[in-house]
Amino acid sequence: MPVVRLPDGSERRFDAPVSVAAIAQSIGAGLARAALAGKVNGELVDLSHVVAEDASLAIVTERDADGIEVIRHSSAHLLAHAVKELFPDAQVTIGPVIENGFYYDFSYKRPFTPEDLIAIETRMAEIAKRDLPVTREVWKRDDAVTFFKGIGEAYKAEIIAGIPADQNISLYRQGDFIDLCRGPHVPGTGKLKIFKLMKVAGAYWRGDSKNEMLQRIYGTAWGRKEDQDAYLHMIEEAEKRDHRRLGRQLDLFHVQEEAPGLVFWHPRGWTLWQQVEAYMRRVYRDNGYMEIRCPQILDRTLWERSGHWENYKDNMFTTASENRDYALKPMNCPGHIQVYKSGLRSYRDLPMRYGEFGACHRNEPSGSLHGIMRVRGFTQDDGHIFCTEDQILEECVAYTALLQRVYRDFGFDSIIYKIATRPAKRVGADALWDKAEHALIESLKRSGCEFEISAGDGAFYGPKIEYTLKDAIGRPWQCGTMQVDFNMPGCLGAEYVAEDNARHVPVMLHRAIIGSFERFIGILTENFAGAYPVWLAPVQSMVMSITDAQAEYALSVATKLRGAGFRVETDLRNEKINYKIREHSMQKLPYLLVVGDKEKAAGKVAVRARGGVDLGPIPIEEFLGRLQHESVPAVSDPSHV
RNA sequence: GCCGAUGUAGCUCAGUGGUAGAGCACUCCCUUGGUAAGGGAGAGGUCACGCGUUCAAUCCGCGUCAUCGGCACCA
Repeated sequence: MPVVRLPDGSERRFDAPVSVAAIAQSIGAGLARAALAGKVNGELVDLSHVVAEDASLAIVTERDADGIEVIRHSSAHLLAHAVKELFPDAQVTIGPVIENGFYYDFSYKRPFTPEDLIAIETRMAEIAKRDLPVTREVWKRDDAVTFFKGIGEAYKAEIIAGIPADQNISLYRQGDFIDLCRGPHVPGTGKLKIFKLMKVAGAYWRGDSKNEMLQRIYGTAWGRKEDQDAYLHMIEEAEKRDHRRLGRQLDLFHVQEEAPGLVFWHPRGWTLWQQVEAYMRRVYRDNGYMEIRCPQILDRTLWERSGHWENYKDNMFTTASENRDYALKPMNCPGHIQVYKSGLRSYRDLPMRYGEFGACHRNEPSGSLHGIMRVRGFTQDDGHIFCTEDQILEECVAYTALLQRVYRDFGFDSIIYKIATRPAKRVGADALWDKAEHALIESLKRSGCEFEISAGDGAFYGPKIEYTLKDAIGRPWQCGTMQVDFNMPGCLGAEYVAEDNARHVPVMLHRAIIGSFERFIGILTENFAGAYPVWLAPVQSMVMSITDAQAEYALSVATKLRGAGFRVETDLRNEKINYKIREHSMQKLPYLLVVGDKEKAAGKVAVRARGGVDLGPIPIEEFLGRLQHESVPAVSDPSHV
């Protein structure tokens, strides 16, 4: 006699165990039609699930996030079903739900083509139209293994064989297609209406590059057509802010074949870089860091001692001269230790903070290069803090606060915190790792930050906090890092004289706020879609003459603004003002200044702000004041940075 | 690095087994025009690179490089 409690608080009493579908029917025919799954006591179940005891129940429809998830999961099965119909000798593997969609990995004798994708999508629609019931079956594990082996599904059999033997497993069947799945699924394929296959790509079996490569088909699926259209539109919009595209359009940088993974910075791009660097230099200066500069190339033996050679020699660029082997530095820390070691340090000197805009080179795998986001030559805002164990916590807390302020200044106010703990391949005693991990956890607690643990993702010499910012369209970018290192200072012989007059090894904290300049500028570009705030904009204003008669005045305006420290250019070309406005508008400059005879006579500039906002003619001094006001990072007062 | 796709003018792209085309940009001329493209003329390409097949290759085949989409990697 189950009593079912619904989300609105009402209760329904049933005389006998009853299915979720029947409960939905008892509530209303419309709801029954819309029902995709149920949520019983917080757990997602099929509509066929029978409620035998008192429970809370919600009917899941396409309006719920859970409903969309079920649709995507079932769409993955629909995809596999279609592939098996069209390519019977393809083998299925896994097909999970991902953000905005799903994918399914297949093993097949040849790669799928874009034409295959169209055929598969068409077949999916046909199968959906058949409205095949999707039914759940519970099997004994070993029976399932035998079954899948028997129908030639070796991968599926392998997956199931990995499940504990005493565990029953659930299979879902729709027509001739049957697949291992935890579920739940939609009650029939007819519920799947809004989906689209997006792309085909290679992916390793079980995510391991030592394994064979499978064919992965990505798809998107939604409850409502409008949502899918909005999603596809969002993708188009995201493409418009692609930093590679904007880098060309705004003439910021380029890359070319002769230097894969290395950036040629153009005047405007380099100006943008300079603004970021000047800001970060100030961050160093005002927060107790001493800026230094170390060599690009260092003897191989140094990298052997630091442990980098052992761990990363395949990814290091090397060179040789007169019987000596060298490597381009992939990191700045060993260099900073050399500066630290250049004198005898006392505990009174600690903490010592060094900062460098260190240019590093790493021979990244060719397939990983991506615009200026993933490159082989990059510059970090890299800092190292030498301190005692007792000072770690305070340094970490201060650093987190500093990072938050910097991100805010660049317009990012959402940060995700993760702690990456010891990896399998590492140096140093476990006791030291215990201490280091504990220090990081404690510091985030002290900072009041919510965080998650990312087990095994630490660096080989120490654990780290990973700071991930979210951009204007919600994409996460891991930029900042704070790493506690009890190992490398010892490897490279850093020490200090403590109160006890004995020599001790300092702890080293590795930290970077924006990470790689190249990548961060790429992120800024995509975040602002190229419309940088005034303080970052490579060109803050463009003075444009209407005719030759104002050329001299336009130049004098530019000179005046430049004299006040602003980045100004002039456009005196023999072109119509419409033409000039269009051109510079597309360059997304913050201000366009039109000067004609009227402005010339009045000592004014006609100001057009970005986005076609007409501010009208205003005196030069007034405009200058406006620029001054906007030429500092938005949130924090630079005097406090 | 792995799977797949792509590589034609500065940019975005057509195109063909008989050595190439558009729009924009560029140069010159006309135009001096008040808030998102004024008109005309012209110049510009070893069709990524190498080796094959062919009477003939930008096109077909193989290899290399780079880029793009994923996967793996990311100190």
